[in-house]
Amino acid sequence: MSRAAPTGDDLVRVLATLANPHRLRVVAALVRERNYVSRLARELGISRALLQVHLRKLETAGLVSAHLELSEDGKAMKFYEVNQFVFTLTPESIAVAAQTLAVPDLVERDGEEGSRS
Amino acid sequence: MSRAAPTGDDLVRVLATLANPHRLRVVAALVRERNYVSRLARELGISRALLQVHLRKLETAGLVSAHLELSEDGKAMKFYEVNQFVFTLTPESIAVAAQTLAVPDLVERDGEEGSRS
DNA sequence: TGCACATGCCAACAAAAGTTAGCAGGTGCT
DNA sequence: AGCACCTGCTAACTTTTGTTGGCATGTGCA
Repeated sequence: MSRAAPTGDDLVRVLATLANPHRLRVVAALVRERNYVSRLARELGISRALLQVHLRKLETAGLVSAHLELSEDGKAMKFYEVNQFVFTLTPESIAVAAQTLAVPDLVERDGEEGSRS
Repeated sequence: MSRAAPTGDDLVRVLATLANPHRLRVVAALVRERNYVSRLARELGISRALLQVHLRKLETAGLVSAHLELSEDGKAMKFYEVNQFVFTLTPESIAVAAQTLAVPDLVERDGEEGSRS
């Protein structure tokens, strides 16, 4: 699926999410096969708690998705798989995205405006 | 210029660099026109010290380049401009990049080989 | 000389991200 | 009951990143 230009903030979120070795490996592993967290943690050699954090970030960024499944023997397992996505980074695409960045909220001034004598 | 598949670590560096609103704005501004740091800082409304840090990161990642120039009136000015680049992010390209990630250095054990699996 | 402009650097702090360890719950099997 | 799996959560800590402020250098010009 191709993709309309993301907003600047979405772009930042996606890039920040992908800018991590663990998460790259997670994506790579899920490209090979969908998997559930405990097994994935074992395969990647990291703790389950840590993997969960990374998976949550990937999911929040919309790069992977999860759904609960009951295995034959009745255990609840959370399977993850990668979503299809394409992001193209060029100076120009970045310039476009930068236009839709949230404005940095300057410090809230407390009512007082320069009207003092 | 197109670009061969980056190593996983290079990719991480580039993504981490781009995953920041300030730096996106810097790139966007430099796409419009090359600029020197003091003026760029004024235009972006951020401090010079802060801008320098971000510029250094961008340069380290190879996304911009700088060169000193002497203005007519003899002042040394450091001009920055964007480099051309294209990065395409897909699950597959990430899977490829992930193969070339530096191995997480487990604690160095002396001589003893531990390749049990 | 003093002001305006350019550069560089660094120490110190604030904020965000990464990581670990431990707790809770659930199922099925012997 | 006890064990081996599965899930979820959170508090606390370490590491990294972001940000500010100050001080250093240099130039040209009124």
